[in-house]
Amino acid sequence: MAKASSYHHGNLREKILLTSFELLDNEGVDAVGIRKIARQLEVAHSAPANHFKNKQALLTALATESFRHLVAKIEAEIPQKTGNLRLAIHSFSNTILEFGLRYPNRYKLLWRREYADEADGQLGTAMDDIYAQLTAILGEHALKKEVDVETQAIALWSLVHGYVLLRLDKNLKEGYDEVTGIKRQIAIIDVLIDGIVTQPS
Amino acid sequence: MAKASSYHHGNLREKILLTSFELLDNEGVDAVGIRKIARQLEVAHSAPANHFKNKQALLTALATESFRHLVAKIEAEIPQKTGNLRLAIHSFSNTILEFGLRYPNRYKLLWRREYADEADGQLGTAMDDIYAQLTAILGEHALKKEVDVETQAIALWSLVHGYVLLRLDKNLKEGYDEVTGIKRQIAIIDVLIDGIVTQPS
DNA sequence: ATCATATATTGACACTGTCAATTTAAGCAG
DNA sequence: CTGCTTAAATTGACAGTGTCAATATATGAT
Repeated sequence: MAKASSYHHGNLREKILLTSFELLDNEGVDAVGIRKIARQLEVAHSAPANHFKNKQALLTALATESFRHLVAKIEAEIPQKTGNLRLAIHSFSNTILEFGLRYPNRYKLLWRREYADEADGQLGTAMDDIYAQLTAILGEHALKKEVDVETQAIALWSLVHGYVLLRLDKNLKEGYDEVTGIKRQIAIIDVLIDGIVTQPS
Repeated sequence: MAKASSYHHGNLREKILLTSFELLDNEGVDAVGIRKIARQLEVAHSAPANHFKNKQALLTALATESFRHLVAKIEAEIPQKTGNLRLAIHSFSNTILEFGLRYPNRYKLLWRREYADEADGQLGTAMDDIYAQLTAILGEHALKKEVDVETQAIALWSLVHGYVLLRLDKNLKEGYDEVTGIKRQIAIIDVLIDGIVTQPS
């Protein structure tokens, strides 16, 4: 029951995750260290080992939780059954972009397989969830049949992922299409959608 | 003159870069370590400090050289003045994908701004070179005017970048479009080009 | 009340990057 | 050739890391 005694405070695991996310968000993934966390929590340097068998396990936990967070956000914000393809796609990609901008280091962590333990399994399914959401969106709507739906899903997913990462790595600034005045992140997706819903020349 | 004496062998800098690339390619960026390199070269653990003031400087050098390599490849393989937009774009993106698949850890290193020292400057210009090549390709051709050329460039660049990273992080396998039978990496770009060269519905 | 178990502690080990002081070699001026 | 300056490599130390083993303590179940 969360005694104040030095031993067994009972919620150490949660506290470790909390300060891990703090360090991750504020200083980047390389700042997340077992001993540093233990020091901040005023606990022995080897105490975290009881809850995460090594550093990789800790980072995997961070990635998995972040993935769940992102998937939940996407599901919560997707418009239901409007039949409007553009709306659904923009919701999907906007959610991802916003998540990336708000938690840049979490988003980058999601894709570092060297950190995220693949054998864990949990992480892999969380990833498939996002992909499933995307194909579901595309599947519901009338699309041009000259191209595999999966190709369209991969194109969209790649476009959003690439744009977010370029933004996070400071290779692109926020911007607007000079001709239409639309936000760049919307404009690039519209270009792709045009390629999906129209016939090639 | 490359004496065999233990001091001043004269080409230590090159040797450091060589073994750095070996470690980077074979074991990933985290395996690139000052002391490990010095050990492999049978040199004092602090010898590399004369040529790279710290680890970040070394990684920046690796990134810069990799960038030059990639830019040169793109330039060498781009078809000249054929007037064929699809051809030029596919050449551009294919070169990037091939580079990424052959040197996955180098490609990932390119985008880690926390490693690549921004103050260096050299790296920043190497990046702009790629972007310049892309806008040059798009600028030469007749495109639909409803959208900013820069938007089209960013869309293309994001798409390729995202796809390559998804491949490198093992989130996507090599694949073919089920309908057309075209390689996936070509098919997704064709979808985008359709959005560029045609009118929206 | 006892005992097994989960959890935390201390201590050690082999690493790492970085810095300071020192030693060696090479190049250049006279 | 002799000195002097400078570049380059050496040794040694320091603080920091992740991980492991041995130990200590508290909790919960029997």
